[in-house]
Amino acid sequence: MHNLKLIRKDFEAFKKALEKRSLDIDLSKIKKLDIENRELIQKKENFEKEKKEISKSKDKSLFSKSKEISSSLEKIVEKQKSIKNDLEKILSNIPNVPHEDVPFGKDENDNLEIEKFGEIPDFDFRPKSHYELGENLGMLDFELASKTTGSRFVFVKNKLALLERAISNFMLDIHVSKNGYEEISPPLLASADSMFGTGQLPKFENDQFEVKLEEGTERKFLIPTAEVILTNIVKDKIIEAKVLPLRFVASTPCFRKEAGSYGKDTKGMIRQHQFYKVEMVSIVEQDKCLEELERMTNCATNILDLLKLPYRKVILCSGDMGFSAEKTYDIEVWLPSENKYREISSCSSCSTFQATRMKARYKDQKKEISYVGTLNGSGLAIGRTLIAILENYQQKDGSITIPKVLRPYMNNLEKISLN
RNA sequence: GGAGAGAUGGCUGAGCGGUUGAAAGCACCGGUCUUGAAAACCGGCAAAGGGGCAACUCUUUCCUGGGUUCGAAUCCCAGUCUCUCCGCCA
Repeated sequence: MHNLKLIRKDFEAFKKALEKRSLDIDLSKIKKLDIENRELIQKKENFEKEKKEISKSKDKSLFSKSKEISSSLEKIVEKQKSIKNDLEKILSNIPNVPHEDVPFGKDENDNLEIEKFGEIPDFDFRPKSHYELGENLGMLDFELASKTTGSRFVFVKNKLALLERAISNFMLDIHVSKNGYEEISPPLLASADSMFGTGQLPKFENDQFEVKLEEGTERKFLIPTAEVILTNIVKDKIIEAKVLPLRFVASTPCFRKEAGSYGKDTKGMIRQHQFYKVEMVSIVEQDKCLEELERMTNCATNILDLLKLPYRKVILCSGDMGFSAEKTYDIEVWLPSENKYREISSCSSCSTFQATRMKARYKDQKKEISYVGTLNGSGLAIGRTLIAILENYQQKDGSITIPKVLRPYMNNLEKISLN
């Protein structure tokens, strides 16, 4: 959410910043509502002051006048509320403004590759896709999932289930012991309020799974990413600057409707309604966002280095960034069967955008209160890491060599094969 | 599912119709003392919004939304959330 006070100072600058998002927001409407709102606030406050004075005076002869004021006040308050409401509705649907580092672009084709890392494996046979490999091993079962549940789900079985668990534990261990993140095992449901805080609501309600609880109670949603829960840890808080930065990591299932991606990645487990992901979240002083973004991105790529998987780092263009982000790096891992890089992590700085929505603030050394900066990044998507390992570590006979760093997590198993 | 209790500032916790934005304590900041620190003592310390170049000033806020009243943290109604006990259950 944008701070109206700042927008007010320079409408044109705000408009320009949003144009980078290829959005044409009707700022004149905001401007008009803002002015009306403030006029009504002033009127309201004058009446309130008058009332207050009467009640303080305890002068009975003025009591009837106070009643009169009350009735005119009522109308003003009602109008002011509705205008404020309209204003907030508009503001809550406007995405974050891209940072100046972010290249202008329309969609994913305009993203910029920054650097490539690792060695692309050179197979002397046609590399199979992860689903061929997994199904041949009898350890990925999509048919079974559609029987028990529906499309876009999968059963991971046997040694691949162990591998999946190993990946999760390995990543968590690194982030906790080397990167200074606090491990959290959070709720997998989030309140509507939390979903608003991180920007999933109101605009992206269609992508979310809502869970029916008791009639009349607060709405709850399955988390599309642990970012929602981890970031909302600081919701409605005023934090002492000295405890910042806060860094949290969690490995959780994520749930997404993937509405609007019909026909996209229908085969295999690239795009599922449910997947595991290790998520990092940082809460920082607002001017530390960008340096924390570099740090966080390095935490993510470090995992790929350790797994010896080839990848590239990409900076997203203005048109491809998520709603809450000011700057995003995607990490893409090499998938031999597709002969291209695919997203395995996305690290974003959300500046104070989410903090404003959440009312997450901190008190700095000068005792001034300002909004925190929030960042989130996958470290990494577990399902996609599994895919990448299957494809990059596959052998001619369809077996999978296990990356060395994962073996301690798998009873020192070196290879997954049919026998 | 049954029966109760509660929701107050960064935290703990008083107040239960009229300068109460709210006692007290903790935490925090500044000062005195000290070689330094601690202790002790003194002082300061809520947020949001509006107006003003500024000093400053005004309004709102004691879970949320209604109501009663000239006046509500305090009374009434509705809702949400939390906790305790019993039952059921991983």
